[in-house]
Amino acid sequence: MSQLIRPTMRDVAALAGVSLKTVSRVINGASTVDQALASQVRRAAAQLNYKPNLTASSLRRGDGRSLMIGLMLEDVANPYSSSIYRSAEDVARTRGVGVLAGSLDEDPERERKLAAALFLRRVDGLIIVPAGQDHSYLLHERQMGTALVFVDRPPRFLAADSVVSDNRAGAANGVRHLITHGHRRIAYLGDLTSIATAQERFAGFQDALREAGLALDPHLIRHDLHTIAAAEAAASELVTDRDPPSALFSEQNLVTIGTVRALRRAGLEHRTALVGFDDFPLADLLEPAVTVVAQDPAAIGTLAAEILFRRIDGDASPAQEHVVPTRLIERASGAIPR
Amino acid sequence: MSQLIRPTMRDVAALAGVSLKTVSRVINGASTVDQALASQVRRAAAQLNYKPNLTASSLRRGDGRSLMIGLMLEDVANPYSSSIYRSAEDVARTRGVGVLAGSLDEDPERERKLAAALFLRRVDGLIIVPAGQDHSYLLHERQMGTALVFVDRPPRFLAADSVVSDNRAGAANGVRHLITHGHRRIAYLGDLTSIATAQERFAGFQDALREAGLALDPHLIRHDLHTIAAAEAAASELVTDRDPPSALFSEQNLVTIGTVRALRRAGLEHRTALVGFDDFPLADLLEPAVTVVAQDPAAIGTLAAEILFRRIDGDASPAQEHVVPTRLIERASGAIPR
DNA sequence: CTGAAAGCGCTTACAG
DNA sequence: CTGAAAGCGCTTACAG
Repeated sequence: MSQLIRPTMRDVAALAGVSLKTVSRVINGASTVDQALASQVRRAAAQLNYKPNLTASSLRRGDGRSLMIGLMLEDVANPYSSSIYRSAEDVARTRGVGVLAGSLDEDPERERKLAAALFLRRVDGLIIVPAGQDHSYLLHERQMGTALVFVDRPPRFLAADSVVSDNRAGAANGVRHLITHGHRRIAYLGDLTSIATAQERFAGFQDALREAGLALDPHLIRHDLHTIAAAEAAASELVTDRDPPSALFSEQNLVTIGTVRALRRAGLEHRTALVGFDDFPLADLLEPAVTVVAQDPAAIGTLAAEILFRRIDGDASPAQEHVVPTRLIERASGAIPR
Repeated sequence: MSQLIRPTMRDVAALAGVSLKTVSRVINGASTVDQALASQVRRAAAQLNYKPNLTASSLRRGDGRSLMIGLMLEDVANPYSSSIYRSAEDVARTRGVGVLAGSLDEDPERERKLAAALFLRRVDGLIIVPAGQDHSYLLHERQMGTALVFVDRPPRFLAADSVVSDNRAGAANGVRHLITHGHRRIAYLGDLTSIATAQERFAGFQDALREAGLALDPHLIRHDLHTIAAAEAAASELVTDRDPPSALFSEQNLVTIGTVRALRRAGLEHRTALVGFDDFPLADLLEPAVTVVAQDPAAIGTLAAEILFRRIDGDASPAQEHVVPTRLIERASGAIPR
């Protein structure tokens, strides 16, 4: 397997017997090239299997666009993240833009490092589901023209566009559904309190309780459950207590799954009501089917990408927070009566 | 929000009062720079918030490495693809390499276009779950030094490394499990026959039947089911037939889910046995829990990335096919007797 | 319509 | 140890 030399415009020019600049014109589709010359150039390019070097042209080009955007997600392998990825990819593709993505695992240091790595590669913009609590480190890069859109969680110490779900109202709505079915002792199971969405959803949980004149029982509140296992353990403890809650509200995807496991193990899945935030695959096939407050990650990803490209195209209007509504999907688990 | 000018090495050099080349040495960590000069340069760089331009340095650099790899998946949003993504990302990260990924949706034309887009950006290597049937179009690029690793499906009309699951043996093993439980009339539900893995798994299905002296009944074979809905329709038809199979073998993830839906709808989920190829989230929480032949996508992604980087680092040994074993996970659905 | 020169931000190859 | 010149592959700005 012999190594070939990658042909350049210079090589194409030599073969076609024209100047470098003429090749450049043909490759870039300039209309001002003589038909005969142009096809001569195209023939030479095809013969050499010439492929333009986008990285070189972007270096010289006035706008300096790399035709790449960055995408920083919690974890490319989780369904929420990957659904955002896919919709952003589809928007980027229509513009010939590539997506450079990475996972943060809720680690603020990783956020900074990955952002730095993306900026070294001069991405034209960045869509970020942030892990950290201070985004002022992005200010300088933004001032140098890199577009920035926050997703799922708003920026802190930085004014930038964001696309978030209706977390607080959505959570309140889910809890209200339980209250409607007669529940008074409703437990809360939530992810890391450092995550803005967890805070918002917990606030919504409290809103619904307050509205109904129910007191917040601290024994029924479990925060900082970041894995399925942690959620399962916490839920087990709650439902096997001598004074157990009659309903559970789980703040997130994995927490809901851990909670379902705990209920199964205790044989209580048809006795204890459950509403979860975030829909998940097969939630409707479980017994009982799980009632959820669903986000629309595909819509979120599409909107975020559209805003990003508008900024890349020069939109300089003030930063805005865009709120995407959530939707209560009533299945069986939320309708279990007290 | 005023637009700042992005500082270059030239600016840092001017501020530090040294030559461009000295700045280059400091930024690249050359050891031969005077301590005092070096810290002077670092101070200037920090003051200007200088960030090197990786794209420019890679252009000039001898090896021409972009420090990016491409990743072409079926769909970044499906769990199998995104799990490969994540493990490849982890390997790439340890080397400071970025991942540029995209979805093919089983479309050969999209495969070619995305590959071309990645090559324009001069990725150092490409991990590909191919959609098309002819990969000779990649030959020229490979000859110019771009590393190539195929995943899930072997290359055709091109010699290149690949990492695939033990598809045929794994499928045979799953079907054998059903035969062990007394089944003689076993239906097959499979994805597009254009997909190599579907062909292999169907071959494994036939192997197990032949081994047990069972005839292949064409009425029980359903190919080209590419969506959950298609699989559900086909499975419904099969199980509501007047002479229905007593067991089903589903060749893939989504097909299995569609099949479960059909069984539920017919109220046969505890009567008709089922083994699926591919594990999926919550398979163990369904009623009955679904027996599967599991692949190990994380191991596949890690191995593919390691092989790719070995090639990028200059390994010129002959291309190899690496087979990753599958594993039968016995849950309840496969043990339903005839 | 076509091309020779300069330059994007950096590194190589060479002198001092 | 440090720097001036040349050049990576391309486009810009300008002449003809």
